[in-house]
Amino acid sequence: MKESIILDKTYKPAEIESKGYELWERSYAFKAIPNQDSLPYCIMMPPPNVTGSLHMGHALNNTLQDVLTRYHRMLGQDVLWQPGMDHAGIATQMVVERKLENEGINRKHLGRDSFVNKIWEWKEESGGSISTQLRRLGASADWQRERFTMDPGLSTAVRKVFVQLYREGLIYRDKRLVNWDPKLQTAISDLEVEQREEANSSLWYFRYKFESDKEKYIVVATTRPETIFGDVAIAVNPKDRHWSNSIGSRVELPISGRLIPIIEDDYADPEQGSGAVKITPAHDFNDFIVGKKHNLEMINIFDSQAKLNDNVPDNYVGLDRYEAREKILQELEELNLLEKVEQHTHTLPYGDRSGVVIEPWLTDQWYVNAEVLAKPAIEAVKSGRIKFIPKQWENTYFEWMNNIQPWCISRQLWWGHRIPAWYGPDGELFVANDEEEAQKSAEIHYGKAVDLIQDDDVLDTWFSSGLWPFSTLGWPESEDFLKRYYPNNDLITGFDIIFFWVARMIMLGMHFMGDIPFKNVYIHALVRDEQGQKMSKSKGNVIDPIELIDKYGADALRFTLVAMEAQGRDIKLSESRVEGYRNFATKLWNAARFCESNQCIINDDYEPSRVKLSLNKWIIGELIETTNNIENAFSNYRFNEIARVTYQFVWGTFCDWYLEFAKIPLSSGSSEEIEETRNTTGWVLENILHLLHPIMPFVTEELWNRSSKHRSRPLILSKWPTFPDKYENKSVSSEINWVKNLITELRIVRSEMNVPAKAIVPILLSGMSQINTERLDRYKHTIAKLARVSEFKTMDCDIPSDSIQIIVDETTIVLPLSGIIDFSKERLRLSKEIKKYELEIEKIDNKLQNKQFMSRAPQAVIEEQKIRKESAEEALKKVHEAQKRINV
RNA sequence: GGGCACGUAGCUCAGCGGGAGAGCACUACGUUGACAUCGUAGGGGUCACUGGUUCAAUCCCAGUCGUGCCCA
Repeated sequence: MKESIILDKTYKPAEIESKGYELWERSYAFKAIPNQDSLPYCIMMPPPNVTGSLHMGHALNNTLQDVLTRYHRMLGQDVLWQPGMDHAGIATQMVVERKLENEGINRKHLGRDSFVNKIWEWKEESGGSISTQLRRLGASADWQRERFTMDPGLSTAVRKVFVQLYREGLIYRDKRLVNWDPKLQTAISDLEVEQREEANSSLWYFRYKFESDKEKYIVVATTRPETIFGDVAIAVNPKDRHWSNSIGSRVELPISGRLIPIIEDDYADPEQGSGAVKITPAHDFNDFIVGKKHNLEMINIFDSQAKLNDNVPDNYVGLDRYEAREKILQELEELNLLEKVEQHTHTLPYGDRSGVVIEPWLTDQWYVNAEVLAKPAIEAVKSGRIKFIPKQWENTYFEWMNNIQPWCISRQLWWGHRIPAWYGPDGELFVANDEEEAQKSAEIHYGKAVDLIQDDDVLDTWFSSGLWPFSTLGWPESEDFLKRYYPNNDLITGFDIIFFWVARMIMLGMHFMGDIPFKNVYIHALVRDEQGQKMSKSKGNVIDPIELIDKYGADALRFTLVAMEAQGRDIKLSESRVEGYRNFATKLWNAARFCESNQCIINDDYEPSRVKLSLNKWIIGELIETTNNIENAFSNYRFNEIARVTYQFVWGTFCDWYLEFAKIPLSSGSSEEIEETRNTTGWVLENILHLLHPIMPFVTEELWNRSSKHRSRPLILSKWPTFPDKYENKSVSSEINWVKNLITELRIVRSEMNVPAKAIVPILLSGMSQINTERLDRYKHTIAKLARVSEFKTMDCDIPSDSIQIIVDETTIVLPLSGIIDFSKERLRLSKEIKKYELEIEKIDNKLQNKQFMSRAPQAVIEEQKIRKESAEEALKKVHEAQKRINV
């Protein structure tokens, strides 16, 4: 007795997914093997934050990577999908700090070392839950190589890069205005600042009295009254006739009474406010530039929490910036120095992590001279060595890179890579790979050993993730992986981190490796909710990928994301789509059940090029065409196309037509026909499992292993299908298409005439060509079954008057449906047909009668139109005849 | 203010110089031995608008309107 593995009636993803993943891990399927004799293919996983949990963006990002990874693995390449996590300085520190606060522990009381230890403890216990979740999604990354940005090796890389850039003069310390986050108490980079428009803010007009004549004053408009104590000048535009006479005189700062000059500068816009603008160089980026230009004093009036410091009148010291604003406004009003208030729309900078208004603040920070690093990075994209897909993102990249600003890399945090810089007792700076090395330099410098103090600050997290494409491969300590996988092939990421991450990897990769970090950057969509709203916790419209996986299976979620990933468009995710693709998995599952119950398994000696039945030749050709289309779509990163083509073939061609056709030979064919059809069906199914595996790995792997007990390897490690030319036989497709068409026409007319579904009716054929007579003969049983026909008769008598006639190519098909059909309906149907053909003929005639068209259009187009006209005319003639017969 | 996308069936989106497409939703019929998480059929569109190029425009160009995003 033959053993059979009966598949359940419905597909239950939850029952197979974890099993499948275990199988892959057991088979070391994810492992990169650098010394093997095949082309390497490498993708770097954008490292998710160690604090993160899987959201839709991750699900999309990693699905696309996994699809590519699995595809290239099946192509026989040596694949490295390098996973890892990012230590996420601010985010992680915030998480742990909040947790400790709940336990009544204060970070500062705890001290730096203990606090950092607490973070490590937290990281070991609850950090990185996302990598477990990525496994649920089916991610086939090489987990054994998982890296963390604060691993020893990666930290060595960070220090080496810092030291080298410092020695090359590309990292320097500078006192400049930074974006200061008063809540998080750290500097942040320009990119971490969000500009938000505030429609309901005010523009206040102040009077500053002239020193020379206290009755006169200049009116200054400002959005920031609280910075008044930091004012060091008033600027007016030299072309502004209203104020230009005042240039050079001095005015009295309200409240404090300090005297400041009126200077001329183009920066003052005569159209804005009063035309005169106060200059506060220590608290405004534009004013800072003006201040530098005019060599003005910089008066810092805030402390790190944005409270007024002691550079202001005594009764203001210690006030919060907004309290100070109110108090100043009140006092100015009392002094009659407040001229007016206007409603005003302007943008305010917010910290993207803290959500508080950023304060431009004068501090010492570390900077990278990004302008120098950007040049080769721009060139790498300009020359086409790195390609962005879709290409328009290159503009975004160039736009930012061409206007790049110094990159502030120091953060006043405890969690992160501590800056490898030490200070001697007199403040002398020693930048070194470690303290020992710094000590040595110091001894040389001072002539004796001294106590060194390390810089308190840590580096921007993106500084370490910028090294990701080579630090994870072992740089600077080992070469093997580096040599093989650098440059990486594809980077898959979202547009929101082109500046943060992509640009920096290119800059640092070019500088330290002397080569591009990756060849292609695929920029994918943003996942939005059904209404097109960005998903956010505060809106409550977040869809949890894990919930969807629980409900519909990982394969369904993956297929949905791939199918909706069209270049240059965001994804509006709706659950009904996921449900639909779950149904698709079920469809495949049931097709496999059918194959199983019909013993559709390939024999070892099956040879597709030797099949005889046109039906089998046809499906082989369709499979090959589908495979080609999928490959094309892959090479152009057309993810939605991959999904569409596959779906169409599996459901629309294989299940809807081929399997229905195959039922005839399988049940009533000769033993050769049965054998051939079983083999072909089994063979096509196996190929389908391959084609679908990159998108739906779980269900395909399960079916692959269930459909035979003797698999030598899991599907994940099987080869992508290739087909010798001899498999393809294009001449058969017209036969099958004719059969399909005939069936469809019969179904349409039955449906339109309300022929009961159960009724099995005879048909009469007339005018049929020899070739179609043969085709009909071969597919009689199929047509009979699928169109519910009882018998086929060649018409040798007149067409009965109570019948329906349809036209398929040259053949008139008559359905004698006495007593069943409604003639008024039939007349309507026929006149609709006539209209359709007439309209088509008219359209074509318009073209063919157009002399311009005839003389200028390509011959092939003209020919095509003529052919179309002929067939429409022929059909029209037959429908007319049919109509005549009815009207008898 | 500058830039980049996008406006195609009720919804989500393909297509992109010569016959308007898919999935979902909807309507009707249906349990035929893989599958009702299914099958068969159907309705539904001045391809945003206005000009231009072309023998021919949903597709290319210009402008208008609308939507979204990025930068300032």
